[in-house]
Amino acid sequence: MARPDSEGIRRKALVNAAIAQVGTSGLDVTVAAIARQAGMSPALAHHYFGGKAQMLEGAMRQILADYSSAVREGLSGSGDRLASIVSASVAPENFRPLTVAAWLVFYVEAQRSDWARRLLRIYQLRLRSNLRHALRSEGHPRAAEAAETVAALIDGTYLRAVTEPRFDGRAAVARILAAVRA
Amino acid sequence: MARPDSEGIRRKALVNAAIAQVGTSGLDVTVAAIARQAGMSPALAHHYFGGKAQMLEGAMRQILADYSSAVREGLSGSGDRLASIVSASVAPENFRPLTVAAWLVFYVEAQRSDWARRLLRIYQLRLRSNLRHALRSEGHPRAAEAAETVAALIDGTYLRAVTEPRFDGRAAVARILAAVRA
DNA sequence: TTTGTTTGATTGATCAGTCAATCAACAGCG
DNA sequence: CGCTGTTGATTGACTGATCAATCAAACAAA
Repeated sequence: MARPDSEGIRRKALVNAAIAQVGTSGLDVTVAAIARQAGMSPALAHHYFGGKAQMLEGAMRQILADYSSAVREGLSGSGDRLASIVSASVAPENFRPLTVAAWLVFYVEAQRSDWARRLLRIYQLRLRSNLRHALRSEGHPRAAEAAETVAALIDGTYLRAVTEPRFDGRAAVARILAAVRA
Repeated sequence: MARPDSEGIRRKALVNAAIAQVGTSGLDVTVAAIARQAGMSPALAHHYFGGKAQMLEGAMRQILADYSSAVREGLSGSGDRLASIVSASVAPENFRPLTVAAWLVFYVEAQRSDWARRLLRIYQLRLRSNLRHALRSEGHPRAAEAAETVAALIDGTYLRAVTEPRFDGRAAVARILAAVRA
């Protein structure tokens, strides 16, 4: 064998490249472009992932996993659960332009392919559950309704950040929190 | 000439077909599919629009125009300016699944092509301007901040409606208004 | 005839996926 | 230590399909 765990390394590189390429080129990414950015031949990319769809699915899973772990990490260290969820959502790590762009692409893809819809649904349910829990625990009346509002605000903030050249994460967090705590 | 104003009829049919096809097939629409849905040959579609990009641009312009006229119409007949803007935004006519899907696709496209970014920017600026005006006219303190909140809520509501099988427009309007008037 | 409409056929390019052929490490064996 | 077969890694070349765009020709109204 060439190197130990070559497969793991290659797959990771391909997933990262897929996220970046989807972010820049949208849905019409080519396997060749992903493979090139990951530093290998298109044939090898096909060898490790069954096909293009599986690469994209891997990319979306990675984005979801990164976001989830950021939220979980934030929750564990803070008393203000709501603020930490919102902060993690617009944190620079999850808010890189390429990542946000890839998110958007997956929203589009969710209207056609089952895997994207399923993954997106998991994200939405978990986010809402986290928000309801946070709002209830701080004694918010109508926590369920407020959770919907915050969830929509987070998604809307993502959407606007895509076209906004100047984006102030701090201000966005404050605005979102104010909408349900004012 | 074959029929009077054949060009106008053809172009209108192509734009509508483009919206529908973009909504269902995403970015990778084919000119052939658009032309088929519009009841003509692909070659004729190329004849009336310079190319695929111009068809998509026409589709986005149409969506923007429809949305604008809905908002304008709502504003003219109502005393509650804020409510009429929000209502028009999630009104069934602008909220058809295909239309929302096309919106999303254009958001993605806006990251790459100038025309999409420019059109999207116009929409965003106009929406914010309308919202600020409405909020100021009802004496809202911090109208500018509240306008940002409402704008993000509208966009976020769009985004969530895409994957939400059941969507209650009435409830969404109430929730959005409550977020800035409570 | 002239002018605009319409299409079938074609072209050139692009791309996902496949395959047979190299290449590199390692393990067993003498 | 050298020899060798095995196994996974890697790629260049190819295939089949798809698609945007073009064009010349057919067609219909004025």
